[in-house]
Amino acid sequence: MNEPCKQHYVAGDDRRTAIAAATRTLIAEHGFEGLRMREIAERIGINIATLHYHVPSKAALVELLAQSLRDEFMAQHAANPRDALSPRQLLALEIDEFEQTVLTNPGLHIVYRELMNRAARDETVRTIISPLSQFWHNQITRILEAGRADGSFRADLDPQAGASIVIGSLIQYSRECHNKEVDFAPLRAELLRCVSTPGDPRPDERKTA
Amino acid sequence: MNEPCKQHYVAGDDRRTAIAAATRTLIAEHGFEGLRMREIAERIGINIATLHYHVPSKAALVELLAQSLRDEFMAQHAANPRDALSPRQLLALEIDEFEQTVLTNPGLHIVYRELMNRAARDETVRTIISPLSQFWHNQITRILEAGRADGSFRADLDPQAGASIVIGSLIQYSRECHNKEVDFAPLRAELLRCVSTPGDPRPDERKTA
DNA sequence: ATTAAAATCAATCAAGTGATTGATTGATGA
DNA sequence: TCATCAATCAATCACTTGATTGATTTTAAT
Repeated sequence: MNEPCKQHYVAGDDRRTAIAAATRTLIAEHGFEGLRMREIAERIGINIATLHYHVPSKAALVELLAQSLRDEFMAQHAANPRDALSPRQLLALEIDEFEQTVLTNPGLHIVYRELMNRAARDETVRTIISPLSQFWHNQITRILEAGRADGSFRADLDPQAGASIVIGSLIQYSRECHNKEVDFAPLRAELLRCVSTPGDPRPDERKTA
Repeated sequence: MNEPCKQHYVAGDDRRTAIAAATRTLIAEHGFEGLRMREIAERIGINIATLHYHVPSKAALVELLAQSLRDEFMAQHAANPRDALSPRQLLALEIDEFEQTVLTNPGLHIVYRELMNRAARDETVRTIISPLSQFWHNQITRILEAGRADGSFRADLDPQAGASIVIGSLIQYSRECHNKEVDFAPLRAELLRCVSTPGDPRPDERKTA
């Protein structure tokens, strides 16, 4: 008979990756207040002491989680080429990438929303998540500025406020699809109408699926 | 000398109100995962057993909290008269009321965001918070429909998506003012521009402060 | 005044809960 | 081969935490 599969001795970095993944899953399931060190260890099949060997404390775990989230968002954003795209196409791409992430990995955004709330009162989380949010906000702001400059977006558009509107709308939509199917198309179309110059000839902005 | 002020024997309803208030404060401070029955009791100066007499379990406490939040939002909304207001004025009023609440009672929205997250995985919270969110969403949707009908808002405005945009933007803004001063005016102006008919003569929509 | 119900508290329980200790096991380079 | 170190685990500690028990005190109705 086979011995019970001993997965002993995994390299530290891989362990930490697995720990971050399990932490995400558990937070998505039970929220921050339901996050237990023991359950993380159990989920990846290691002893609680081994978990504390790799991640010395729960605070360090939260830090690891925040970093893991930041890394994934950054990688996601760097995946698509952005050269030679019009501002309108860039904005559409941002929306499509968000929808893609929500549908592909819904737990990611559950954890992101949880971390944003926690950032309001947790210094450590804030220093990691806040730059991420600001990067996103700047990204959208610059797209809106460019579109205003080339005339495709409204001349009286406020890029800063517009970015808050776009981001807030996307997060709101991601919240609404807790389990039911949510169609991003109406939001996508409405957001593009909101910022576009009225009466502008609208080129086909269909998704590049 | 005075005896240490014994606040013994308060009516049950008043106690439950005080418990709900203390619960809000504590969640705003330490989040859901930092909510402790003992700390609630301590905050209002009663024994832990007395707390359990009025609120039998932590689940019941969360339910009480959700109801308290719903009641306050509804009361807030009923405070301002809405007769004889144009759709544009109604939308502006919604935004102003939100800003007012955020500035007056910031903890309220911290708890609201926390409850919305929890609603995604907690049936009890969802059944209380979900109708509240839908009421708000319907309110905005109807305003946008009315504005589209009377020509003050864009003819191609999608009221449903527009409501998600308005609400999402407001919540996003409330998140951004975790402690720093945040000016709602730019968002307010941009939201009104987003939905308005282009080139429309814009009457003075200043706040009725 | 009597009495039943409501409200309160001190003490305690059982199940966690993050963290530590001390020893063991496997990999790796000299 | 052997010494070193990263990785692992069983056992346990000290403390937390939601909840309960049983008695006591105040309120309110008769």
